[in-house]
Amino acid sequence: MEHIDKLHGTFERRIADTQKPTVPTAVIKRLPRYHRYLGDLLADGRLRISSAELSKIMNVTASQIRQDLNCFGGFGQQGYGYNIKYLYGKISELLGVTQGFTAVIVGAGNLGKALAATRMFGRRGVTRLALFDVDEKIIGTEIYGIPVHSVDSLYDFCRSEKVDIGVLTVPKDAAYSVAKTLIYAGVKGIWNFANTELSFEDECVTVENIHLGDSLMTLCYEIKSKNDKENAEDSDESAEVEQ
Amino acid sequence: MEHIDKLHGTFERRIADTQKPTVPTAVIKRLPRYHRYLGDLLADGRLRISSAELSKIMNVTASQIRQDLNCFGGFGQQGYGYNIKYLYGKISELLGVTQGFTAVIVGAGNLGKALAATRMFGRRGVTRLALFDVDEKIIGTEIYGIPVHSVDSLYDFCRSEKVDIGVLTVPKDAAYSVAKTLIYAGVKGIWNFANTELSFEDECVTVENIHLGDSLMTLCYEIKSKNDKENAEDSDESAEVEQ
DNA sequence: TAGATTGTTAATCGATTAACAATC
DNA sequence: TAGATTGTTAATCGATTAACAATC
Repeated sequence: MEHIDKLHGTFERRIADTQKPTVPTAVIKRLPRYHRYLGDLLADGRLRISSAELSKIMNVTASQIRQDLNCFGGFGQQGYGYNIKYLYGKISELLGVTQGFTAVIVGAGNLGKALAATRMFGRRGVTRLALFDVDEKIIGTEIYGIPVHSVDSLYDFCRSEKVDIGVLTVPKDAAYSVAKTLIYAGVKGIWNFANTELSFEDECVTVENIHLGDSLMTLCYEIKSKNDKENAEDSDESAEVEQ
Repeated sequence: MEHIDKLHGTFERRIADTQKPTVPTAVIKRLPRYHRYLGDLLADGRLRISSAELSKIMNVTASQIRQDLNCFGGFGQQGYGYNIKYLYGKISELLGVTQGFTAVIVGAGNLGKALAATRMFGRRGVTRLALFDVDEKIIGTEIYGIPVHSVDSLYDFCRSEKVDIGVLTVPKDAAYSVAKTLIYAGVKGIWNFANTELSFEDECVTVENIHLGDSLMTLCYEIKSKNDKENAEDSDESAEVEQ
């Protein structure tokens, strides 16, 4: 474990030295994927892994893995590879898993309920404190153990509970005003499932817009272009036959 | 409308000329977003738009819009801009909205139900034919007007109905075998919400993996790094005060 | 020590932006 | 015709990959 402490020292120094780490966005978006795979390896009881082996498992280049991880300092050790537990811990830290973030879900429709049911939050260190809705019939009840409050109490709740994240599963029309309320109440991040793109440039809030429809369309594009290609090949063949 | 027909002709020619259009993946992933914004403009009754105006609305560069759209041939007209209805129609075609794709949802849990309820599919020309589940209690019922069948009949159903898309909202462990069944039954695309990365390199199926957890983690990263930066600035200030 | 594997620099590739000639 | 705006080329920027010296 000696080398781990040395590495730890190296890491702390780098962060301090380079005022701005300026991690490429491409790298940031890959971090959760590393986190997932390393979590699986850890669960399998693996102790160490080389960038070469991880590259095979994850289907990326070893070069990219080393380049990516080095954005945050030296997590590995020459001749040894990466200590999985240590690396997993470091990436967890980077991703804020250890920060104990709190969240509220606004909108207890089908998607809100699905998000109340999933273990996705807990696994990532995020605690869901409450659901909020306008429906009197469910206000005061619990959904999968999470209390449902009136959306009227959203502002006060977020203020007093110092909520970090607001999950928006409200109808499109309500999205902007709910988002504003969340921001005024001090929420730091908005996970937006409403079918609209929210952006608050100068406000100190981060918005992550989810557009599942866009993903479905991309899939349709791929299917269609594959179909088109096959049809083109087929007509090529029949043309040959005719000649 | 004269120019539109001319443009149409140009488009057809280009596709024919350049055997392989090789559209950059970055462009493909932006197509659904163009489709959304153009749909909104069309709903607003707008007839034409310039790349400059669209760039302001969409918060991208006009250059990128022109470059992107030109991958598929000339959709615009010099001095005029783009005819919104025509452009929307062309992008709809590219995305397969006009293909009448069919889909089944496998797994009628919370997420499966949410996907049964949403209008996302219909808007994009995709018809959901059925839900499939293992739960005897719901087999034979309807969820939001979509019939629920036993997963045992999945293969036969997909074969006989020529299903294009399989939506996977099953537990992680079941994902691979269900996916295999779908592929053998001739499904062309898999929209995978199971928390695992499916890939079938040589099979003629396209997989779109959804990892909502990764998106949540990215949001957490942003919140954390913003927090860190603020704290760093605060300590800078206090340091100055101390001096 | 010898072998393994990282960290890091340099080369390549792809994607974005700027600029402007073509043209409606 | 003059003004507007595209289509397209060239320049820039960022991200990926290759290669290898550093070092465990």
